Amino acid sequence: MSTAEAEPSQEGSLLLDDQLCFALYAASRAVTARYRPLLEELGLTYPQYLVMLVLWEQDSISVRDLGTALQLESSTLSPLLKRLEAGGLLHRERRAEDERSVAIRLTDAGARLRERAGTVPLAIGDAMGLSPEQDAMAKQLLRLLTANVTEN
Amino acid sequence: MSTAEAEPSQEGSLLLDDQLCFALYAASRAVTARYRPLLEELGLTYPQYLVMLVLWEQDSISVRDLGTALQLESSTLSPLLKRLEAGGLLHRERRAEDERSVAIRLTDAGARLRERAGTVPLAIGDAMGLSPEQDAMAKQLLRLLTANVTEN
DNA sequence: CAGTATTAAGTCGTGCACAACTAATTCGTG
DNA sequence: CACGAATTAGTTGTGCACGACTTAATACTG
Repeated sequence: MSTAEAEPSQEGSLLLDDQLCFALYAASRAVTARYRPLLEELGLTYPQYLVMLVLWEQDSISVRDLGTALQLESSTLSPLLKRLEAGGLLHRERRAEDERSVAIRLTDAGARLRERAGTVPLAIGDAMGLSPEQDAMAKQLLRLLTANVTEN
Repeated sequence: MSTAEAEPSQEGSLLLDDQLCFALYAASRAVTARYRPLLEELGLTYPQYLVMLVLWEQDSISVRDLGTALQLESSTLSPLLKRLEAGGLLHRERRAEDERSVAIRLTDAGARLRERAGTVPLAIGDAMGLSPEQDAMAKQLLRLLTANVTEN
């Protein structure tokens, strides 16, 4: 009781610091800021890094499925993928079996980048400084929150 | 143990779904997306809403202090404040005692908007669907994470 | 007091993020 | 088979977000 305020935290407070949404927004930007210098060495932005994570996991994926995985619109992905293509990390080609769909495939350079990226998650995990239990709890709460807020 | 994967969650995994950073990024966008229709009725974007929260709490604040509260650069705030000024919600004026500093003051319309905004936190809190304990835990973890990642 | 360093706000360029829309292709139903 | 509905990528316009830089004002130091 010594350092905490007596304010209720869930009511209709308009105080910035009571808002979970602000804690979330600030944390998200702080984490991407922490990634920035590491990813800069790889020539990637943070959203580009997320795209590469998906591609290292599953090469030859459609723009649509990439959007589903990352929860991003094609209007965000299209220019982003164009930049990655210009950087020589991937190719785009219309699928023969469905000409509406575009398959994203890693180039050799894109596949090779995976090795250099291997140290990034550990470095960030380190900087985050959460215990394994806190990390697991945070992920669980964030997924629950995302699911609740997305549905209904 | 029935639904959880056997994967370690903290090691150097490059799997998207193992990354706390992605859970955070996705949750943050999902929450702002949920705010969007509510704030649209007020004529605000989400970052503009955050600025208004600060101003309702403390009117006549410098751009600098606003940036400290929201953890945003002047290069982000300057155009944002210009739009809010154009929308008639606030005024900007150089401080007499320090001509480098600019004081942001609510207009009457800006102050009045507070009433209409009063229902927003409750509606969002509702949509988030977390218990008070989960809400508190999430805020605590996000603040710890932000502090860890920002320092050192 | 002079001259440099620091601070505050703002501009500019790049890259998301998303709504609204378009064009091309495929699906589905009569 | 025909033709309207649905699906897939992509374009356009607006608004963040931030690094690098600029300008103006104030603080600091010899």
